[in-house]
Amino acid sequence: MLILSLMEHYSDQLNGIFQALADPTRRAVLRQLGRGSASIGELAQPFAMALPSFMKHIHLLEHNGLIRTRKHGRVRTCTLEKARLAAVDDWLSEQRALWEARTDRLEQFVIADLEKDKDKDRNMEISK
Amino acid sequence: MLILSLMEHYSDQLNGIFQALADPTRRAVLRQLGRGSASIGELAQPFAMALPSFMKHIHLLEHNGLIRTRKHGRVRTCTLEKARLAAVDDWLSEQRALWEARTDRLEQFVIADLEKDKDKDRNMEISK
DNA sequence: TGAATACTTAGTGCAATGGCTAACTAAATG
DNA sequence: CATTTAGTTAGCCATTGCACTAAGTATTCA
Repeated sequence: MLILSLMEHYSDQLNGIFQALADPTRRAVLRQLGRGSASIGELAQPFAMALPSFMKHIHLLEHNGLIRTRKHGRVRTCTLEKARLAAVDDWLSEQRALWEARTDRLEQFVIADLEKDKDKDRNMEISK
Repeated sequence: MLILSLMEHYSDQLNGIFQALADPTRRAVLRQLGRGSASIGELAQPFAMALPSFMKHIHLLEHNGLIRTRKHGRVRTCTLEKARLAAVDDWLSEQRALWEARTDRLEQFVIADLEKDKDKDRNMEISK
């Protein structure tokens, strides 16, 4: 039953997880948390944005299960939820399994599209 | 020089790739293309949305390098760009490398500390 | 050549995203 | 007890995302 409901929402979870990973600020937070737990203030320090803006990223990460947080006094500590990225891993594996199951088919060349990079990162400057 | 510019835009590329993967329609397209190349019409057929809407997904996938397309006559054929997902793989590996590098007692200390406060603090919301 | 096919372009609408400020609460600290 | 510190809440705003319809283009077919 539990497993069923997990399977049922597998895709929804991937939506949220990939969405969460699609932002450089949030990836940077995950990266930092990979080195160990940290408070909101510590995590926010490298970023130029206002704290409430930063908090939204934290909430989104927590909401999608990529981190856990706990408040101790007036300090909220964030911890990486390592197991969560397994969903990404699983998706990648599944995807690869699909195309690797196909025995060699004729793959044709297409001239690579030399699209120029568009919008640079908006507010990714590291302050201080 | 080429490598440098690639490195420089690594983060931008991840933004786009993760964003592209954050949509179930687009993941379904990639999944289908994993079974082999297909035309726009073939790919669109399972979806309830209007064709121009579907096309936007295709364009986004192509723009982010996850697929390539080529037009023959009036038919546009889409092909999976398998190598593109390596960026996701790389990011995952890098992320894991970070946290696996610290399996020392510092991590244990933090965990123990969190466990210790479990009873006092009920403010931690895990709500989904 | 006229009609059907397979996209393609253009423009609309609404919700979600990601930034901001101002003002607030609660927990240290002097 | 007043002040600083660390988040938090509320609300605003510009941009982006993703759906739609209507109409256009370019092949292919009868």
